[in-house]
Amino acid sequence: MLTLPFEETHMMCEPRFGANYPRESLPESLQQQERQQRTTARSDPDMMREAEDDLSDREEDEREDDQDENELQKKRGPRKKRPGKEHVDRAKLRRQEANARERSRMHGLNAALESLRKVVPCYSKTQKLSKIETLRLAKNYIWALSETLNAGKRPDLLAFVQTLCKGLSQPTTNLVAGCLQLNARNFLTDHNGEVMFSGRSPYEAMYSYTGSDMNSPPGHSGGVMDANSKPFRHYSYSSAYETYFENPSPDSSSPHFDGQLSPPMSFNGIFSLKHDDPPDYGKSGHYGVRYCGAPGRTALAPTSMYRVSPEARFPYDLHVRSQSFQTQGEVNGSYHN
DNA sequence: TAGGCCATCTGGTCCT
DNA sequence: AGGACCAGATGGCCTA
Repeated sequence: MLTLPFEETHMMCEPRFGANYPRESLPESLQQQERQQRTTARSDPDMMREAEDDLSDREEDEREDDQDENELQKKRGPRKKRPGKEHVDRAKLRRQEANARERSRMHGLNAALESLRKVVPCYSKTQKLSKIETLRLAKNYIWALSETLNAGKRPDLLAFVQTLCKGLSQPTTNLVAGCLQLNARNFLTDHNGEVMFSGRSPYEAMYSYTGSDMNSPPGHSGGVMDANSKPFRHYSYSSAYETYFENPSPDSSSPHFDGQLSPPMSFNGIFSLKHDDPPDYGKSGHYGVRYCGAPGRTALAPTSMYRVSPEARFPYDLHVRSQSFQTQGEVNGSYHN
């Protein structure tokens, strides 16, 4: 199909959404596609084919006109006006313009989706969540955060992760699990999309690291994403905490990180997720947990309900400083300050 | 090779 | 009339 070159889209009216989508910000593949389309539009034999189509359309119209003459004796009333070549051309032009607008609109939609990808817990340029999974995870994330705020007390991490993974595909569940350094097999989703546990107690799975090899938590022989044989990466609070303060710009601290960070998945500055790729960690699906606040904020807000024990070891050895209930306003206040 | 995901085209509908 | 929005169809790409 002949496509209107993007350079010509200035002829169009300004659409409400997506029209201003910057062409430069398109993914390289898309830009390449568009270049191809532009080239095609200039030299494509479709131009000839369309012209021929127009010609044959007219001939067809004339034949039908003759037929109409015969039928006129039977059918009365105003004769239906045949669209002329001008009208057909105009219709085709409108169609091309509509296509361009539609493309632009979809690009805008995709851009919005991409920005959504960056604010849900797991984001990686190399292992992008699909559109549907992004939406599901975003919904779960909002829900989980709301639940946490409503509860007004120390969030149950496992419940949080369960909520996060509800309805997600197994690969995405693994991804989220990888983010939290949990064994995905401990919160498998069943066929109903409900998160369920299998095997040992989740708490046992999370907390009891009896083995001397902290890189191989109980139940693991390899890694979090065992399907991909990713090594399980142990993170101690202290190291992560120190690393955070050593590097004031966590966004650029990870040598292997290939994209923009998701905002920290943070319960009022309690803990957060970030992509942190140690040098020896795999090439994909590499996520880490780090205890920090959002970039530019202190790692733990002064009003935080929790504190991190410097000697504590991963995972989730959180110490409650104050179990006193914080109003949502306070929570929000401390978060946004 | 089947299935998933995606971009694009297209025609219909609704709204201004 | 024209634009936005939507959903179906289609074909390409990638991966298991």
